[in-house]
Amino acid sequence: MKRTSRDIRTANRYEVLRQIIAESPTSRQELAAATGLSLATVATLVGELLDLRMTTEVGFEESAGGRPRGLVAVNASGGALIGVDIAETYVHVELFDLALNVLARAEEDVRPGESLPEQVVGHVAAAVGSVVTQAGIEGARVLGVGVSVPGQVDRATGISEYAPNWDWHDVPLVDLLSEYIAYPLYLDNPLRAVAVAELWFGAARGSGNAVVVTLGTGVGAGLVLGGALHRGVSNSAGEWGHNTIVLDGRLCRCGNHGCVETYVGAPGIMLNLRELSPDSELLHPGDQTATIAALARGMLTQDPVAVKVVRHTARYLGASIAHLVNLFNPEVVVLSSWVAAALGEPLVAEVREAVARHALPRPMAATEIVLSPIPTDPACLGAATFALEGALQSVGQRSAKRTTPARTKTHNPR
Amino acid sequence: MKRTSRDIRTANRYEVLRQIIAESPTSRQELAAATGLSLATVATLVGELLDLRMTTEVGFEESAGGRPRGLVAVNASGGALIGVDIAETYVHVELFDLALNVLARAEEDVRPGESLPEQVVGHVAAAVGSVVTQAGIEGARVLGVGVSVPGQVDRATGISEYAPNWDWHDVPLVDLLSEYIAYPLYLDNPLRAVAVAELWFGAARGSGNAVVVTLGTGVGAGLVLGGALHRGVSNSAGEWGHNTIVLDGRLCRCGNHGCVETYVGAPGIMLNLRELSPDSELLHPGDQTATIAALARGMLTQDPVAVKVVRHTARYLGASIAHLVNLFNPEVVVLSSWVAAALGEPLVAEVREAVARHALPRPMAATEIVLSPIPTDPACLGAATFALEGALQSVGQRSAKRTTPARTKTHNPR
DNA sequence: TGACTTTATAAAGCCCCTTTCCTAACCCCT
DNA sequence: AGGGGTTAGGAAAGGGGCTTTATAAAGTCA
Repeated sequence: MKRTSRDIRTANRYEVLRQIIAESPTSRQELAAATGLSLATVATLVGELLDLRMTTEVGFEESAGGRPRGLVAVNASGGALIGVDIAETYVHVELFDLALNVLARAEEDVRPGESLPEQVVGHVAAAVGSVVTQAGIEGARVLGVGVSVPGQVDRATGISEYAPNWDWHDVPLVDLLSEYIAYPLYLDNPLRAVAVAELWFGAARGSGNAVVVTLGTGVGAGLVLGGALHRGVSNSAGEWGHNTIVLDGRLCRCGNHGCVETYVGAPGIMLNLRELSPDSELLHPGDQTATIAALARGMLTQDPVAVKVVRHTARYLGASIAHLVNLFNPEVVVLSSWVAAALGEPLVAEVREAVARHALPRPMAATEIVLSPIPTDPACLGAATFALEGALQSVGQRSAKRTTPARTKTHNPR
Repeated sequence: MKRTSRDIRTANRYEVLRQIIAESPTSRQELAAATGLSLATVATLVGELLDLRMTTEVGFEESAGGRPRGLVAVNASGGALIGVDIAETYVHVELFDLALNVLARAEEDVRPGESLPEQVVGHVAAAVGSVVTQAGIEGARVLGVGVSVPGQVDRATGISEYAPNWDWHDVPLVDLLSEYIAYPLYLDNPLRAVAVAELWFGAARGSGNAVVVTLGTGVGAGLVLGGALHRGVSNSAGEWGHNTIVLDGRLCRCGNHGCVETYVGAPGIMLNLRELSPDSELLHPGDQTATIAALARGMLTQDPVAVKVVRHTARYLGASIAHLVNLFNPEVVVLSSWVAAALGEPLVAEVREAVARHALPRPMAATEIVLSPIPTDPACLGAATFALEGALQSVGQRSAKRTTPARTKTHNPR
């Protein structure tokens, strides 16, 4: 709510680092042009990042008659970030370098009935330990661990207030994890993690207004408004998956009827398939991944059943995404997460058409609907990005120490 | 997109003036407490407003042992604001003093078939002329004229890009109006006007996140996010009325089927009534106002038909407002405009229940659903508020004159 | 080698906000 | 009536941010 000039600095720091990561190496000139900041500001921000060892100078660009431009690049080995994606059936952990390349992965299955907080925390701790050893990173280099857990979370206290899939209530997840993990921890939910991933590294980069639609087992929307994530008053904005799209429609696990999720989430798509073609061989009962994969293959071969199911699904999806277009008037709608990735362009093409049928022409004309370009698990990447943001955040608040008076003069004289 | 420290100043200026208008007279101390700003900042901002003659000092508060607090109040006669609400069948103009009291009104009917831009402009010009003479205001005191016109507008150029009700396309409304009106003109659409009215003077005051639902002949939602209006990338955010709530539902004037508007806009409510009780005497065919008024009276007497119709309407409204609650996670949802005002608390009570049935419990718990406290035409008030914002805006940009070197020392020495 | 060009840093200036200090204004008590 | 004590409000200083301007650095080209 209360804005201060510090927020501007933080936003600019983010923007510059984002740009460097996206286009590495790059020059200060390019950064200034891309961000709209003055050269001087860019220079000081780059200087900060150099001091933090997040970037390095990597030679010069040959010039045409003047002093050559110094090039800066992400210092990939300047630190490591860990992203944890806790989902209903698995815990997925990835360790990234500062260029956000995956250095190591680990996955643990969460079997039904083994979903007590302590058990899940155990999985996370094991997987985090595993990626650190795999990567051979010395512990001190890990800048932070971002954790994505479904449901409603309180970021400040690190509490998972409510996780519908496991019926968790007010689980102090960060406290539990900190018994095993010594790095700074950042907690949020997958919707926002995916949105942040798209904002930093994906299709929403540079957009002031974007909507990131997560299509997985559950569905939701991450909202980027004014260049930053919109969280709402109690950090639960974006619960698009539980909007009613069919009055008195299918029963949803949330208890309501006709939620978007029940038609376009992976189980919903399976149900669409079953309703349209009860004994199709595309259906793998009890296996969402296989069924979606079968549909994806079917789309490539123009299998009539697959086409019919995707079109049917796109109809609901189109109407629901049209809601987002009408309401937010975004520059871009990004389709992300594994169902979107699996069904790919064929789905997007159908969705574009369906949205155009339902949205108003004016906002529709201003909106692009695209597939996420992120190849890996976006929730992991986004969770790691929370850790990155956290590491950058703490730059601003220089410790108000007064005991060391010589600290402002850190650069070497001569 | 690009934030500067100036924006902070502007936002603070708005906030302080809002507070003064809301609670006039008030002291600097109270203002500081209410806004969270320091005393010094409040003092300088109040000083600016005093210089602008928008506020005046009005005596002192008796103190208990110290220097008495100086009281400042809106200088009601320090200027006048004009709000123009152009609707499908009428042009409504109100002239306000700076305390936003209505000093004069004028209304012109727009008959079907007389909706050419020139004709509408004529009505506006006549009505604006009328309120100025009625109020006996000398012209120089009018700080600006805000104009609300349905559909999509480009504020910067003052063009009505598309008005669905009259099939206007790219009408240069501000240019046309400036032939008749010499005051600064500000153009936007009723959704945003109503939202700004609620933000400044209504139920959304002080909320970082609020949704203002406009229920009239057309319906829509004004979005207040982060304490400011969300406009979207092409200034067409908030078109909630054309979200599909029933797939293949009623035909909407926008060409689609099943839009929210077709169930909860005034014509939609009439249709609900006709469907539920075809020959109820509540129905006044062809007269929305009379029918809604009859329903309102029916609600007071617990007329079973009226109750049934309102409950039926609230069902659609509840599901649609639940979308907003789930997506935005706002502090407050404000029901505004004439249908909401007419049906009043009975409607709100039904809506609260219906929303609670459809929204997720967590965001729902954080959200209050209230009726707009604004007694007059909120679009007029909001339009006038645009003019007020415009007048305040121009304070910041001090003319970059260099010819008068002594300009920084404006205050009298002594 | 000198002139010109381009980059990067340093300095100065402006805009914000806050904190601190000091004067103004009032009450109350002696 | 005249000092304390207390509170309000303004002025100045300070800190953070961004930009413009000046200066130093590092090339190319004649």
